Amino acid sequence: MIASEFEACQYARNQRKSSDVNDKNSSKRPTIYDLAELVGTSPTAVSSVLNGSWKKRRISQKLADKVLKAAQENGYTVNIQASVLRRERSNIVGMILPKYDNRFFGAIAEEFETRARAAGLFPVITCTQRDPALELAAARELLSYQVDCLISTGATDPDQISDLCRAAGVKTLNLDLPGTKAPSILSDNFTGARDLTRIILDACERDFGVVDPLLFIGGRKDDHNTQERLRGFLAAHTEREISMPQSQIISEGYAPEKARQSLMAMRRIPHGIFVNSTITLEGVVYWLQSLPAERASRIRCGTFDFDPFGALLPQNVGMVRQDVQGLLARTFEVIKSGKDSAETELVACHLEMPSF
Amino acid sequence: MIASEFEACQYARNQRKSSDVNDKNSSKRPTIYDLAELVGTSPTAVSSVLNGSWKKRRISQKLADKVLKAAQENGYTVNIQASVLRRERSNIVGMILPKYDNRFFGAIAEEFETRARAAGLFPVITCTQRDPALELAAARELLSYQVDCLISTGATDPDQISDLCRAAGVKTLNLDLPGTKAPSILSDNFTGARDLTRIILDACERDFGVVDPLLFIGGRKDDHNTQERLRGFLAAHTEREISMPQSQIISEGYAPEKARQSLMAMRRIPHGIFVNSTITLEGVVYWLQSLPAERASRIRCGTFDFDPFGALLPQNVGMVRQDVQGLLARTFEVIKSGKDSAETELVACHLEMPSF
DNA sequence: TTGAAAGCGCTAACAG
DNA sequence: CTGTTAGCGCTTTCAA
Repeated sequence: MIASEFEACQYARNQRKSSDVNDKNSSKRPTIYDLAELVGTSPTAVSSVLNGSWKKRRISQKLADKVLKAAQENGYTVNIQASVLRRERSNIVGMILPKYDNRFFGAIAEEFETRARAAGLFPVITCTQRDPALELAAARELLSYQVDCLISTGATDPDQISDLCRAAGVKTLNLDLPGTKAPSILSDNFTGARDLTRIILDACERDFGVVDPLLFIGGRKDDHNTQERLRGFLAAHTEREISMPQSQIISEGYAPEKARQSLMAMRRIPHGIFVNSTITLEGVVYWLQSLPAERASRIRCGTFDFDPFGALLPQNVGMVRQDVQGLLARTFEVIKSGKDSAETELVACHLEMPSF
Repeated sequence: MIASEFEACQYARNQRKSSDVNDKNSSKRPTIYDLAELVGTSPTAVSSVLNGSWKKRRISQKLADKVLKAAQENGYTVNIQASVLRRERSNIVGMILPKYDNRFFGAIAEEFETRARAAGLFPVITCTQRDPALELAAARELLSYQVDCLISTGATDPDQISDLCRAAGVKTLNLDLPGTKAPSILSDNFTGARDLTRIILDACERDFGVVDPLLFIGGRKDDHNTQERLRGFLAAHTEREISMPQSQIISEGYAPEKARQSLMAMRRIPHGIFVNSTITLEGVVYWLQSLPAERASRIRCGTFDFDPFGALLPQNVGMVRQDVQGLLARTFEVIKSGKDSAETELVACHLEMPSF
C-alpha cells in the first residue's frame, strides 16, 4: 500500500469518526484510532499504553495519562477479537462439561474459572449434557474461537476430542474420565471406594454384629468410574474374605426412581449399602422412608460423592468427596508444564465422616 | 493497495503455505486462502461455501463439493475471531452468574446455554462469586469479546452494568434481581412465599391445632428477594389476623451454621418454620437432629427453593421451586423482541408438595 | 457463476 | 521516546 492510499483510508476513518463525535448515541465504539486522534498521537502509542506494553516502549507518563483519560471518558473497551487475530495466542482456555446442575461439576466449573483467571486466562465453559454429538460440536466450536487449550471433562469419547485438538495444534487434557491420547487427571475412585466400603463394613459389624456382603447400588457398568469404584468395593470384601454374590451389585443407572424400585424388589433387606452417587442416594432415602422406623435404623450406608443433606442422614457413616481443588490444581500445573504425554494421574479423595 | 503489491502479499502467503504442506505437523491451521489454492479457486468462493452463503452466490455444486472435501481433509476450522471482526455481529451472548455450585444457578446456566444454542448464538457464562468488583470486571471483559447481548444474573449492582452496556451499545437484561435501567425478569417471590406460608400455617393448624406465627429464617434483609419473600410471609399472616413479633424473623445470612445457632438459642421452639433457602435448610436439619425425636416430629417446615433431599424430610410440607425454564423463556423472548424499557416482569413459582 | 480488493481493530517490526 | 506500515483471517461490496 502506498502512502497516499493509506492516507485515503485514514481519511475515511476520520469521516466516520467525526460524524460519531457529533452523535454521542452512535453504537460505534471508539477504537485506538479514535483515541489517537483525540489525544493527538499514534494508534501504536495508544495501543501500547492500553495493553500495558508501554513501559517497554518507554512512553512518557504524560502521554500515557492523556491516553488513559481519553479511554476512560469515551468508554473505550479493547476489541479482543481484533487483538487475538493479530497476536498468536488467544489466552482463552476452553472446557467442555457434562452438566452444571450437579454439585461436583458445579464446583469444577467454579474452580476452573477461578484458576484460569488467576493464571491470566479467559475461561469459556460449554455444557454438553452428556451428549457425544454435542461434545464434539462444542469442541469444534471452542477451537474455532482459537482456544489455547481445551479441557474435556467427563467426555464420552475423549480421544476423539484429543484428535481434533491435535489437528488444530491445541493443547488438551482429560478431566474426570481418562483417555489415551492426552494427559488425564481423575479421582482415585478405587481407593476412595475401598476405604468407604471398609467404613461401612466396620459399622455393620460394630452396630449389628454382622459381616455380610454389602449392597452396591447405582451407576452404569460401562462407566469407567463405576468400574473403578466397584473394584475398590470388591477389594474391601476380598481382604476380609467376604464373598460377593452377583445379586448384590445393582448398576442400572443413576436414576433415583430406578434405585428405589430395585430396593423395594429385594427379598432380603441388606444391612449395609454402598451408594454410588448422590443422585442414587435420593432413591435410597425415598426407600428408607417407606421402611418401618425400627428397620430403617438397622441400616448403614455410605455414598460416593458428597451432599450436605446426605451427610445428615442418620444412616450415613461416610461420604467420599472428590478433591475438586486438587483436581484443578493438577490440571493447571499440567497445562503450565506443557506436558502432553497421555499419562493418567490420580488425585486422592476425602472421606467425610458424619460429625454428629 | 495497488495490484502488484497485492500479488506480493499473496506470494508471501504462498511461501508460508507451501512450506506447511511439506510439514504436516505445523501448528498453522489452514485458512480459506490455503483451501482456495488447494482447490484452485478464490478465497471468496471458499468462504461463501463454508459459511453457507453460497446458495445466494449461486456457486456450482461441483465447486462447493470440492471445497467441502478439501476443508474436511485438512481439518479446517473457521477462525471466528476474524469472522466476528469483519461482520458487525458476534452472535455471542454473555451472562454473568453469581455461582455455579447451586441448584438454582446451575439450572439457569444449563437452560441459558441450551436456549442460546437453539437460537444460533454462542453462550459464554462467567461466574462472579457474588463479588461486585468481579461482576464489573467480568462485564467489561465480555463486552470486549463483542457480545451482542449481556445478561446480569443476580448482580449486586445491575444498573452499573446496564450503564456499561449502554455505553457500548449492547443489549442487556437483568435476571433474578431487578434493576432500573434494563428489562428485569425475576421470580414472583411475593406470591410464592405467601402461598408457602399458607401451606405451613394450614399444616400447623391441621396437625397440632395451633395458629401461632411462624418463624422466618435465612436470607439478608438488604436482599431484594428476601424482602419480597418476607412481604409474602407477612401477608399470609395478616390475612389470618396473626400478629408477627419481630423476634420471629431471623435474617442473618444464609449460612447453615448461623441458622442452627439461632435455632438453638431460641427459648421457645416454634411449630412452623419458613426456611428462606436450601442452604439455610441445612442448618435447620442439623438442628432438628439435635432435638428429641418426639419434639422433632411436632414441627412443620417449608422452604423457598427446591432440593430433592429437603423434599424428603418428614417435616417438609412444601418447597417453592423457581421456574427456571419460564425465566429463560421470557429472557430470550425479550432479547428477540429487542425491547429495552426498564420494566420488571415476574414469573410464577411452582409449589412442590411432598409426594409421600 | 466467480474473483479482486478493501478493511474490520489490533499489534509487532521497524524506522526514526 | 514516538510513528509508520503491514497483515492476522474473514466477509462484503463491486466488477466481470
